[in-house]
Amino acid sequence: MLSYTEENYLKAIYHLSNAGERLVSTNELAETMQTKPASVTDMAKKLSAKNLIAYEKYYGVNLLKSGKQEALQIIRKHRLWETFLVDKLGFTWDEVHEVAEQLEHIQSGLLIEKLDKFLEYPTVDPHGHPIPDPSGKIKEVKQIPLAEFPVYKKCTIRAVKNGSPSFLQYLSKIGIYIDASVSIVDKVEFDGSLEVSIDNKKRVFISREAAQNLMVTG
Amino acid sequence: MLSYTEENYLKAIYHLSNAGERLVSTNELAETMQTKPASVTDMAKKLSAKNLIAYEKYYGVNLLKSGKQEALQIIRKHRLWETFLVDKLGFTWDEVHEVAEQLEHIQSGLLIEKLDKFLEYPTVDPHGHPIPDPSGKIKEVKQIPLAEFPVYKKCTIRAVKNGSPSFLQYLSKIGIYIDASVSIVDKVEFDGSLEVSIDNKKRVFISREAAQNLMVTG
DNA sequence: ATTATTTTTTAGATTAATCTAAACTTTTAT
DNA sequence: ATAAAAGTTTAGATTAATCTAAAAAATAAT
Ligand SMILES: [Mn+2]
Ligand SMILES: [Mn+2]
Ligand SMILES: [Mn+2]
Ligand SMILES: [Mn+2]
Repeated sequence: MLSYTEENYLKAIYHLSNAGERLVSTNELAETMQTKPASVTDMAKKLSAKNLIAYEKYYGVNLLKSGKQEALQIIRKHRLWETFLVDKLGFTWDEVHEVAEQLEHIQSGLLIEKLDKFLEYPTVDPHGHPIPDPSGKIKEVKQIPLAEFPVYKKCTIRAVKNGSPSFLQYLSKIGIYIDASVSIVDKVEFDGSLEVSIDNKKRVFISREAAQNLMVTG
Repeated sequence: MLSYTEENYLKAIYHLSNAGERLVSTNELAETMQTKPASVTDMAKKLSAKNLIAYEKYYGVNLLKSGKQEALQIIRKHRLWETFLVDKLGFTWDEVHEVAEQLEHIQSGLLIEKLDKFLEYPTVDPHGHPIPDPSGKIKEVKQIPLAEFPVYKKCTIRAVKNGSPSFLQYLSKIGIYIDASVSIVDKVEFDGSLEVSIDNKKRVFISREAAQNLMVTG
């Protein structure tokens, strides 16, 4: 069985490698794990010895099949718990991540099975992120940043890319939420900022930066 | 903040000392913590240094006010989670303890507050054990073992004393549950075993041992 | 009141996760 | 191509939680 720390490393590698697509450097990993590169090297050796990651000295790490599978299970738990916290307990979407960071480590297959059922098998979490199924499979949907969507055309907010509490709070404040129907009504050439219509009811100005962190489908 | 291990020690001391009533010996504590006396001594020193317990060398430990308060908060969380698992997720009462042992360590005041509300402020857990209120207060109710209750008189099952999965499964199997209305219809002088009527519908024989672990009110 | 037994503590190791500082390798710049 | 800079690893400590074996104290038995 994996330790709390090992699980967190696998999850971080999963995200940083973009689901296993590319190598992750020691420094990158140290940054996200809020630790020192020397500690990362130690852990890289340990996870490598357990055949969870591929580690090449001086070049970086990436997930092996079993490591990826473990990471996906932790992400599944994380996102199911976030969904529970929002849908059942009335948390706001900016409050859940920190708590889910703890809950994702609870070890009980039965618990996750029953939680999934209780939530009626959700496919996305409160941030629009897909929830891996019991076998770790993720249903990918093609989404693009609002910043790259054509003007005047309607689209639906599907997910946030950056899920930081401050960004989420800002979105709530200006009235943007998952599944909102929006369209770009004006695009400022100068700085790329947008005027966005939400549900044909309300208009707000958002920065290019913000628009790049809002994922939409047509 | 307390470590996972420190929390478990405080909880164990709480239970073994009967809520702080009497001293707990090193060996006792080692037994329930599934560890060696030498380790207990180390932890006793640490918790004592943090002013959570009173520790007198060679004589034992007991909770100080702050240690008792910490223990009660952990017990509150444990019992709220057990209630959640049974009432909302459909766990059986013999499946919940192990999972609650993990969940009780999740650190989030907001989570417990919201969970409590979601469960509609329960006062007892699935085993009939009282849930401390947010300030740690427990509503004590006078209960006696079924073994000591007068024959022919009706009483209500309120709690189990021993909550081991095998005992709980046995009780389910013979039809005994929390809030069941029972009466002793026969008492065997020889071994103290009882014939019990459940809800005026069903009769079962139980050992004196079992009857001593069923707490009832008249 | 000694002696024997039981209980508890201390001393010294071990393992996981972390750190700092020094050494080493790779990458970038001249 | 060499030197400088950046990134990574190694060596050696540290802290929390644990252990075994030996020493010490308390309790029980003669
Ligand atoms: Mn999250
Ligand atoms: Mn999320
Ligand atoms: Mn329990
Ligand atoms: Mn219980």
